[in-house]
Amino acid sequence: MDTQIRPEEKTEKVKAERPTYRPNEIEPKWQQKWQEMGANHAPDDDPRPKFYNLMMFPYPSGDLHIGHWYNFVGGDVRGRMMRMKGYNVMQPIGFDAFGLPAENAAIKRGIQPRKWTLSNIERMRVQLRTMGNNWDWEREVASCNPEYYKWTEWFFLKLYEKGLAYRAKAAVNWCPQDQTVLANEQVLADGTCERCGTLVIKRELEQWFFRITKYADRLLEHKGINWPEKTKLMQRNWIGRSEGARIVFKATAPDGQEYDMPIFTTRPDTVYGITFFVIAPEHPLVEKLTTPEKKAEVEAYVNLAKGETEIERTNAEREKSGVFLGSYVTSPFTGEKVPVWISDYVLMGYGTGAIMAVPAHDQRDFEFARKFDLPVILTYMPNDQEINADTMTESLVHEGHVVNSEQFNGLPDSPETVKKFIDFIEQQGWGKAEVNYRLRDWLISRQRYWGTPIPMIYCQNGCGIQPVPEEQLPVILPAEVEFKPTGESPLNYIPEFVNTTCPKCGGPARRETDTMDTFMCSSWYFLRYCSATYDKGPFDPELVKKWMPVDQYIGGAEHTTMHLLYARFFTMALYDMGLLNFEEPFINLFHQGTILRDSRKMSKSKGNVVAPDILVGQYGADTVRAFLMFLGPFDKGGNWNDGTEQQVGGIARFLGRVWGLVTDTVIVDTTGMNVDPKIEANVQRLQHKTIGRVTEDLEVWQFNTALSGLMEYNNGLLKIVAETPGIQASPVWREALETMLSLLSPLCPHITEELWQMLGHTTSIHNQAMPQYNPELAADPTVTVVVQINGKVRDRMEVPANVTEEEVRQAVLSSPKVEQALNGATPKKFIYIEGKLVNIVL
RNA sequence: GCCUGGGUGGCGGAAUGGCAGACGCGGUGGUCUCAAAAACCAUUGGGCUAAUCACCCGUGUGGGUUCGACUCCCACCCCAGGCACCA
Repeated sequence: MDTQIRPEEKTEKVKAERPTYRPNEIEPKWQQKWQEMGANHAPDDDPRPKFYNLMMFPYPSGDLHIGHWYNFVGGDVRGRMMRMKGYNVMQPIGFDAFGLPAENAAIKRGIQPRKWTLSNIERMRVQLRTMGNNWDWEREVASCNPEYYKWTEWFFLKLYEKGLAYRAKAAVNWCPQDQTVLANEQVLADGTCERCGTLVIKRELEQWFFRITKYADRLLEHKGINWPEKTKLMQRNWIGRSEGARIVFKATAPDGQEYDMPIFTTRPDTVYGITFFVIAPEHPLVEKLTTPEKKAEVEAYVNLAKGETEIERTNAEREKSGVFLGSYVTSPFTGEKVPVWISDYVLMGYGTGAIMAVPAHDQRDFEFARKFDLPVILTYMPNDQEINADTMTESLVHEGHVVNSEQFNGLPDSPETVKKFIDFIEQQGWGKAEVNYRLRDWLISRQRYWGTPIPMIYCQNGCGIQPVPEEQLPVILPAEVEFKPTGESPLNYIPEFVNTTCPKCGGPARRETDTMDTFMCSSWYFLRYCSATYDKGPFDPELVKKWMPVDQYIGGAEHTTMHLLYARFFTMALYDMGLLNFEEPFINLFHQGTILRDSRKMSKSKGNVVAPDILVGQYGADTVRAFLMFLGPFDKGGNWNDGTEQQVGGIARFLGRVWGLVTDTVIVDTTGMNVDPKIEANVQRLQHKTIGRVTEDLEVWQFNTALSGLMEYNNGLLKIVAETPGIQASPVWREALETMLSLLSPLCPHITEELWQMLGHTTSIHNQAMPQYNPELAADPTVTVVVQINGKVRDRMEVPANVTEEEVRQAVLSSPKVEQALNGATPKKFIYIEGKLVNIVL
């Protein structure tokens, strides 16, 4: 790429030929030099303050795409900026290497998941190096290596010891044709299997859970962390804390047997309005409460619900459906019997899987009652009007005073009233105040091969479930497996894996063949980076104390309710075990935006990735880095269209001009040239204005405007040098160029390093401090005041920066343009915003 | 459907209560060239106009607050992310 900068009308004597900008030569050169110098490594014993700059580790899907580049470049710019601010920046990289795609590849192409994954990692490692990022490769981890997953297993045992792991039944997606468990992603929108098109059903399996709900209240706190409000809000909504009461009703089965039916409600103050009960189709009492004549209808409905997704079931717009079981519940409040129905809008996973229905004051219950012609009883009445329960068209929420509720009648709708109901319920022994969460326990079992083995053993001699003794870890995942079209994990077909002995009695036993959710691997990788090769434990406690918590975490907002919640839970649990001295793993959090292609997030599994290779080959990494950061604000992402790439030319031209600006200075012989001090002041004003805005932009992650600031700076300098031959002789000019390179260096590390060396430096530009902003040098002597009349711009005036309001008023009122616009009218109001604007109201 | 964001020229975007469209792409005209490419210079929201004067319109839609609204408030429409087994 040869770049011509300006016309050849110069008067300077030229010392040498201008060197050509060849990114494909200088970029690999500097990448290698930095590696040799150890420039990317953060030493554990460095005296500077530490800064742990963490980017979410990638899944090794095969090739790095534009989305990866976008995320990692932005994170690297941040890390490099912090380095210039004087921190010992630790910026590790690794691979989240277990997961479904490796098994898909194995099934489709007959490659072993391990081999496929490791070769992907190798390829991505090479591609990652071409970005020029400040990666500390000495700390690389891959979660599929036994040295790593040994400790994932170890953490499972620790959580089990503390009573945080337990077994329970949970539904999985089951394809009856392929006889296999399917991930949600493998079930198409119409509820069929993506491989064979068969309708997928739900099947109950015994699986492992972590008790994350025990930490719900602590997770709500976000103690001492600086996270985006929207992320905290989404987590709070996801955890969904609600206060109310648990009330136990008695249901009578057709055979006369009575069963407890506990419910959770946030509105115990409406209990006198109960007209029916609804329980989930999966509720354990469904069978017992179904009368013989309703049996067929109920079974058909239960089967139908099995094929529905939770999103469908919770869709409030859907027409309500349900079946009456034939049995009744007696309300202790009124002594009356009300019917029990099943409906898919009640979920077994929330509350108790049963609700008391109060149609007058709950919209879903109201729609259900109208659909099935069930009675509606009002327990609140607005203070200013009478409402008729038979003719009302929607439920009445929080309004007025209590009615139809015996001794409670007349009370206002208020928290105190709710409290009175709860007190009464507790006195009567019918129930108690309770807090409920929407958050569910974390199901970690996967019926898959390519994951961390769950280190548990099932004794066949009667010892029950036994943990694998610590000294026997890791439970090694067999490297070679055969994928058969059956429902079980391939691990079931490896007798050497499955068959073992009971650690308690020594008798015959079987290993757990389910593996762990990959979110388990990503819940502690940030701890492993602190001492990546440590083998006496998951991490060196001293080094974790030094580096943790993470100072800056960077990753997509799509991880808000899962990974970011799991990692926090994990950290809190380890804190409680005394393994860590902090409760929150990530102090600052930033979500980069998403790069969309065809209106979807770019990802290999969606098949819409764009490869950066051609762009990088043609323009070099620095240009692609700056181009991506110039697309828009880093937290917004953007749509990648066919026209997007064409904009890269603008960045290439910009870098070419920067190259020309600096190399011109280097080759011009300035002996005996003098420079006007006024022009020097202009250069400094421009320089310090730029320092001010660009450092501020970098601070707030506005990399796009940081770049446009640098473009304007560059344009300004080019104009000055064109008008002032010989300016290169001035030390002020040289300083201005060094400012340009320093400010640009986090975005474009290679070209700035090369030019920095050309200016005669022998140390790396990346060890420089950020240029210091001097507001006095940046100050403008005059400002432009906009003159509006009734909010419309009518004139502008240039005034001294220290002008008073009275002077502005005089100047404005005597301006011919203003006089003409006023046309004799008298101003009613004169609004002056200092140094900015005047608005005359007529 | 629910939770969380977002919507500004032909395109990416700037402006967070004060000049809408910075910066860049693309377009148009020019310089250089035998020619083209590259590079450089000028110009570029729409309408009206001889005009680059003046005036009018314009930030998803409809309403509101304010001397003044892309920015704040209310309602709606559209797009994206997440919804618990993709990671």
